[in-house]
Amino acid sequence: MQGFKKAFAEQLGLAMPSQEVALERPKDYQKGDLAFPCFKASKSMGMSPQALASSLVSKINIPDATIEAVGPYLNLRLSESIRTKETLSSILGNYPIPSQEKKNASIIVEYSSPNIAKLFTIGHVRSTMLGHALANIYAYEGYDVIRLNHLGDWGTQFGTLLAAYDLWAKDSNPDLKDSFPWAAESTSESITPLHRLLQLYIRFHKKEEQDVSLREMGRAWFKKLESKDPEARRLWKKFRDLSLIEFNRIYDRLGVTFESLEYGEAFYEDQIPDVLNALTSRGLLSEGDGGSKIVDLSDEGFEIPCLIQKGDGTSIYASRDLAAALFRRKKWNYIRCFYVAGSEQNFHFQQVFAILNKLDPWFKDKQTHVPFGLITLPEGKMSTRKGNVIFLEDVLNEARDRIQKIISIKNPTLHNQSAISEMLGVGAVFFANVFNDRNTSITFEWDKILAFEGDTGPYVQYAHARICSIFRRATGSWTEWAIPRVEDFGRLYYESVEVPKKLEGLDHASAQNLIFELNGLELAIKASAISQSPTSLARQLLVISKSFSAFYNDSPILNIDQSESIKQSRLLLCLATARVINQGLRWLGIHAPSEM
RNA sequence: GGUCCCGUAGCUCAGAUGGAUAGAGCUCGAGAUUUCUAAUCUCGCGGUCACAAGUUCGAAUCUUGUCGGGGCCA
Repeated sequence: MQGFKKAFAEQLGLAMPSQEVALERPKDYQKGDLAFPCFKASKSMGMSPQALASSLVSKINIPDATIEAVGPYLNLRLSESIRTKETLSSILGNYPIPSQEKKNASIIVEYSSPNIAKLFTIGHVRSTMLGHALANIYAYEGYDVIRLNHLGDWGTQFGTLLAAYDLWAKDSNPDLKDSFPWAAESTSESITPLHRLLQLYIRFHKKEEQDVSLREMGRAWFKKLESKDPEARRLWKKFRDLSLIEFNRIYDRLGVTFESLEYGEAFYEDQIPDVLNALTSRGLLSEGDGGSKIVDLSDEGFEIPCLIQKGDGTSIYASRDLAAALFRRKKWNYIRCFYVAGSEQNFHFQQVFAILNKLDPWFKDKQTHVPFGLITLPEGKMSTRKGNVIFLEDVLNEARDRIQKIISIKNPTLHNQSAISEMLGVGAVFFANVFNDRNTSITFEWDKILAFEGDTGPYVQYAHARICSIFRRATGSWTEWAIPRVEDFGRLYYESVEVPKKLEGLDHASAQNLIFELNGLELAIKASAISQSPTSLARQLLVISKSFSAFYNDSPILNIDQSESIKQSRLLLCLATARVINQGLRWLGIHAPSEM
């Protein structure tokens, strides 16, 4: 299709005086494979779009393609056989298409970034998987992608935690291995030390409401931590290690990886003085209330200055973000840095970016906040302190268990049921997260995130599993390339498969529609990259799966009296579809099992 | 008060850069399996794109205002 696109654009460029040729993809294949909307060009040429379209028809001549003027559009349409051959060759030749040249430029994606000593909630999954998917997409586009987890392992909440531990755990339960006498704990779940840290945290905030002096204790502990008090340090490290064990378990389960987990907020602690120096030497730092240090941003339109250091000399997350940016510049010399974080941090990032611009013009337009809407509960905002949160692990477990039940009914003889349930469960949760535009806030409902029919991850996975099932049954000389690899079907996705000259049995509507939609993936990826949102990609995968299901339903592939040639052609289309779905889901962080 | 996001079918939501007849899923109704996985497919019901002005050949999309929901602001 790339060849036709290029030829079409070139000839259009020649046929019109200095026009920008922006081609579109028609809404369905019956209109054509490529479209040139004549509106803009016709305007500057002083004619109607309809007239321009019809005048261009005779000027464009591309072998194997039909050029038609339909109202104000000039459409390029391929015959069924050319469309089929073109598409299958491009997908089956090499996939993913290695046309993406190395850009030799680094893009940083900062995502997930949970707070230490708090459990991973359903709220964190959005940043985690958005960031993961975006990183994959930019890597596909040829960038060197650096995946960073700006772990919340520093900050005033640690003062809270240390104070709480000092008050209620130090003597009674120093290793956090046993339950606290004051905490209600369900016995059915596997309670980890991290749960107990959370109990301490919640208790502290409850007591703090009645006793304000607790707040002061928290501040004092954080101050001790920042001034390198050995005991504070020891406990901090212990809590951090405990947390990382849990986080790593979740990341393994999700299949999400990072450059390193060392680049959390604490990593920048020693670099805060450099930030202060840099700000001072630029004359940006000024005194705020109570001895605090601030950067005035009124000339940038911010009524409120940005707090850099608190009155007691402790740091704040804005200063750590600044330090991180300075560090990353030195280490990676990036061209873009995406911060995948909730929309509630809009204001914070605007301020940080504004300061970076003032510090050095180098930073201009390199930082981008990729915000997303909150996941809330029907009764309101989730709050770790108040204890009304949904833990991601509970959601994943519930998803897995519900799917396990469905499998035991629908496919009781299936092997590896637990592993497949896990893949489908994570698939459902992940897909539900990218299905809506990231700006949309989501009200968490079990039955919605755990839906497995309709527009869901398992629907897409099901289409893929059905294709694999066909290949498991396929026999015959024309499937030579498939037979030895049935056990390892995945490898097929990465091996070049030659497409024969003669393709049959793919001229009907459902097959042509599927082929047309397979071609749409490239544009969907591009849209995802531009909008910094994997939604277009996920939606296109869904459209492809739907098109496949329709094709599957009305087109026998192995059955009855198909000629060998028709069988082979349809199998090739199936293989191409499986490749695209498999790869697309992989970008989203979702596995596509070969059976379900 | 300042600022950001959102308002599209009964519900949940797609509609990148303004363009071809506003689309899915769920729900509801009717059908499809001696055939490759029915977690599927086909058909139907369902719309004043919150409201009002403006920009232009053309607005769900851009601008302004109003109303309504939500986020953030040491």
